[in-house]
Amino acid sequence: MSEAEPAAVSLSHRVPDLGALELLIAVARLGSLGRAARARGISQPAASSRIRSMERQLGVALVERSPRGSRLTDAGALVTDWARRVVEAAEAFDAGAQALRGRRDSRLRVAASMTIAEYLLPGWLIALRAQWPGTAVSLHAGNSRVVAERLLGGEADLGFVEGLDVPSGLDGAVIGHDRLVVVAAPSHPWSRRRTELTAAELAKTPLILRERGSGTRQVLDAALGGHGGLAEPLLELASTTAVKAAVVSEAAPSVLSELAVGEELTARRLVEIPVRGLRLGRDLRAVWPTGQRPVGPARDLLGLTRGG
Amino acid sequence: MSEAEPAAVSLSHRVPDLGALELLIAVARLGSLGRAARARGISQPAASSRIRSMERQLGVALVERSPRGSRLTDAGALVTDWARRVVEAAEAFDAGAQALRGRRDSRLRVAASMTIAEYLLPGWLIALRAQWPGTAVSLHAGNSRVVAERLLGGEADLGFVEGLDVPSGLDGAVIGHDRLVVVAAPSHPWSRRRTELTAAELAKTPLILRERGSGTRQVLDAALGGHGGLAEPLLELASTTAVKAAVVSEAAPSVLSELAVGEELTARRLVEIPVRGLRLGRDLRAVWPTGQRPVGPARDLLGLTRGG
DNA sequence: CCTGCACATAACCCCAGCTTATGCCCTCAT
DNA sequence: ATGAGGGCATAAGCTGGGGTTATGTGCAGG
Repeated sequence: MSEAEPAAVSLSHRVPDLGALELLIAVARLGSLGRAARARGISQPAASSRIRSMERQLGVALVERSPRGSRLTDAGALVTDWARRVVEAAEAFDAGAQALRGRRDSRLRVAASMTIAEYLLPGWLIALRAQWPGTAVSLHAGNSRVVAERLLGGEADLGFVEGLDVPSGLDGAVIGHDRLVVVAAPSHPWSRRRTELTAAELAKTPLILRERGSGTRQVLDAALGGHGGLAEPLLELASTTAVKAAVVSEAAPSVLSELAVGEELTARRLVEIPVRGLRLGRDLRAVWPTGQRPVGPARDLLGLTRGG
Repeated sequence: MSEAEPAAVSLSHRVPDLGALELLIAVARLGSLGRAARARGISQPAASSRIRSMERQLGVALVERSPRGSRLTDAGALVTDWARRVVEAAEAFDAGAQALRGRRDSRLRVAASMTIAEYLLPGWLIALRAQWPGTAVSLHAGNSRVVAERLLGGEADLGFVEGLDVPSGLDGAVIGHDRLVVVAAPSHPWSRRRTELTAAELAKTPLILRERGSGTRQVLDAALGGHGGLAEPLLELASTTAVKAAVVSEAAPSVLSELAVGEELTARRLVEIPVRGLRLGRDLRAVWPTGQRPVGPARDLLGLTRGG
């Protein structure tokens, strides 16, 4: 079959939906379709048919059925592992989305910078829910100024900002660190350099970057100002994901937040290129109105982020 | 773990399905519901209604509609970022599943250890597809012995194994490194130690571990053999995901593959605890039958994994 | 041998999501 | 000013995937 490449049918037609993946994970854990069905609140035939159609869709036998129960096949174990990662991402999505809904009765109102809201908050919220179930959290994302306004206006109980200083009127505690890193594909010449890159070299190399106006772009512009300024980008893209994909395939480097490329670095899909004498770090801070140390749920969340 | 599954209606009821997430991402990129609809091969009303029902489901306005097009709201931008991560996980799932299907006409037949198949291969396959589209890959997962058998039996073109030595009859190249790391929740006392942990201390501490027989468990057992052997685990769980969750909440440490906890470490949901004088590293190797250097698609894939 | 458990099959129902057809609104060029 | 066009919404109707209940089959163990 000659799978025409442009309209390469969407993922949703080739990947089972979340319900099916959750069911598969339940089967893995419980060792029987029937028990998994009960755990997920559906009938046994529904589970049976769901798993079967998943096997048909993937073209792989996932579970070995027997009159004593069901075990995963080798392929099934692998598929289940991959499924868990999809479900984890979905859980993060859910945690974030629930917070965005911003119900009035939230016990904890958080205001956070975009980077923190995007990469870190969902994980914190999941941990918070695990540890103190029933804590309704609402989230508002915005830049440092907005975060400060909401805290001082009593519209938020706890804030998170990245940057060099704490907005006036607020107290804060450093809870982590973000750092822009120069990354390239493993096949790029820079990945094999023995000598460190210099800031000047970096400045004069056309990079793949997010479009002007993005936070990381601004930081980078400022940091390289003293080294002749940033060269004209080779490519400007709208999303970080697009940039990462382009770095892998276009064989040009980029500069991205460590938080955005952590996974790619550990999997060596991307390689970090050290740059001599360039400091592109930013502290991540929790902040609150001066004098008003967080209490209750705010204190709980703060604890999760820094090991309280 | 008693896991009392509090009927918290499944994720699939709270998270839009993949089709909807892909559509949202298309809207973000193209700036109009109609264009996004066309890009995804559905009609404009379908897209309109899909987005609308997603907004209803999440309880958040995602796009700002105007007679000139549609832009994301602030919340929409955040949701889209989270959606991208779900879709990325789904892409990895898809890439892996397609390879598992193991079509006979595959141009590249890979045999890999479980750890590599689980964490690294999907990413490589995505990159491979991006760079050389149309390379059909088939995957078989098994331990080192199985990988060697398949290579020597001509049933696989390229293998990947982890471990200290190269199986006899095979040549290999180191393509990466895996390392078991001791991890604890940020709130755990070990996270604030000023002095390094000793292997003996680690050995006598009850840990949260995967069940006996798992690969990482075996390596750990062996490494601590000289330090009095491993203490009785505090908890034995079936999946790595379950272990990670327990470490965060149960406040006991664990030892896991760096590949499994990379993301948690960069997000500081978990903290790595250095241990004095304990080497828990394993090389990751690509392998092939002695003398038969990989050519064609196998060489392409090999290049991706090590920067050829 | 019968009971219990686990999975499969069958018949039916419902609704999410798709399509086509059409209408409204705004902008821009004639 | 006006008509054309792009963009979103509404309406009506179809389809299929996923759900349910009821029932059948196969194997282990008291």
